[in-house]
Amino acid sequence: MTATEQDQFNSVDYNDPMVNRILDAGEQCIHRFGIRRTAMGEVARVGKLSRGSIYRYFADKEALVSGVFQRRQALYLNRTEAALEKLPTLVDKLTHSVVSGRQDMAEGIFASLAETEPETVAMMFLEPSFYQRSVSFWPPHIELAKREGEIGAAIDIETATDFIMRLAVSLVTFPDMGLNLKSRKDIRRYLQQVVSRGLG
Amino acid sequence: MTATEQDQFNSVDYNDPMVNRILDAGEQCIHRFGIRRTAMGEVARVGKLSRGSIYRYFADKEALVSGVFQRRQALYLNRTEAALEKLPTLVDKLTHSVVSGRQDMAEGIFASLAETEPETVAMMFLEPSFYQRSVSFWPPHIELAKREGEIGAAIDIETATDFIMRLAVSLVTFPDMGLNLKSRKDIRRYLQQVVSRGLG
DNA sequence: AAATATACAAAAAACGATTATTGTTCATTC
DNA sequence: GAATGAACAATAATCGTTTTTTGTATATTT
Repeated sequence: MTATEQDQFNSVDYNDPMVNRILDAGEQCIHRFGIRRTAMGEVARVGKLSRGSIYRYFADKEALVSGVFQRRQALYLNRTEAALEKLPTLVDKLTHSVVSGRQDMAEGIFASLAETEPETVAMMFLEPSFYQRSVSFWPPHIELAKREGEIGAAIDIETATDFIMRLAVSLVTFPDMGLNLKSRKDIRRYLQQVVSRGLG
Repeated sequence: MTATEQDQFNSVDYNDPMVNRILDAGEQCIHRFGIRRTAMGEVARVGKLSRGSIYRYFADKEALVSGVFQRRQALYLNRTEAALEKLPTLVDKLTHSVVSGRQDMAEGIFASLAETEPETVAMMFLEPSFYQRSVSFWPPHIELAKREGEIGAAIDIETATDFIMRLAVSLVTFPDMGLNLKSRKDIRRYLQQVVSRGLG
């Protein structure tokens, strides 16, 4: 078995128009009916392609579903990455991630799924792999903040990444944990404090 | 309606032996069969009391179930409170909370429920009220740390409480967020860093 | 070479009938 | 006065059956 064959279902090629047609149709169906009530035949009908083609690109329904969400996440990370480049500080970047993360949860496929299958959304949120995919996202920004002197030179990248991700995940998943951080301004002030000085 | 009648199902009296017999039986059933497969009749049988008595103390099955978990949480908070008194610093206290929180999740009613009804556990974890009950737990410890000079005098209690709780919840719920904080020593070092200095 | 269409057994969902559980009431017992 | 036990309609779970969907294979089309 070659490396390409081995990876055929693991890494999805977002340049392949067929892949995107399938994912588009899949996302549309999940958005409208939820995961449980989405049949592969319906995805095929919506995407105007054959059921067989779907199985050529995705091992099974679970792979398709996870493909839909992974593409969403990749899209979020790409959009965020682009936006972060224009922001001066790590705190600004983190603030932006939290605000746009909340937006995504409130309006897209997550919001509709949360209504029809809240348990599924809850399971996804607690799935470690859901966050692990973002672990490689932050280090470059942290290194930059380190060079610029925004954060301490002694901090190791792994610790900083872990901390930043915990803050982001926590603030997106639990908007109110005693404090009610609603506005971008409030979120930024809070993050400025805890990131740069902790409680010290 | 008097205040007592009004509160009869809201606040549970843990001194009432009947209440505890019901909660004991309920917890035992949930532990063995899960929530869905636990019938009120079975709880009555296990607790050696009548079904009617249960409904005298708990409005419905949902109230009983939430009563079981609230008692567990109260127990956890009481045990933790006692343990924290002996610990010198806020960081030590937080470390202890995380370690014992993880233990509770790994062995008690949560662990068994996670096997039979993972979606239910996931939903509970994401339920804001699950954490809101602990909001009043931390402020005294934070005020003390402030007086002792462990944390800054300028920090307001609400911000510090929010931050401490986010760290605790995050570290219990997601053991590994890039960094794999396993031992008490590792957890303590991590918390020492982020609580006292953030990334500065 | 990739997409389609069809066929197929195995697995899962939908359905309707049956049984169990819930939540309430009230007379009886402790 | 509180706990019990029995009765009850309404609701929810279970069960066996039917129907749909899944995942695979293969011949056919683009």
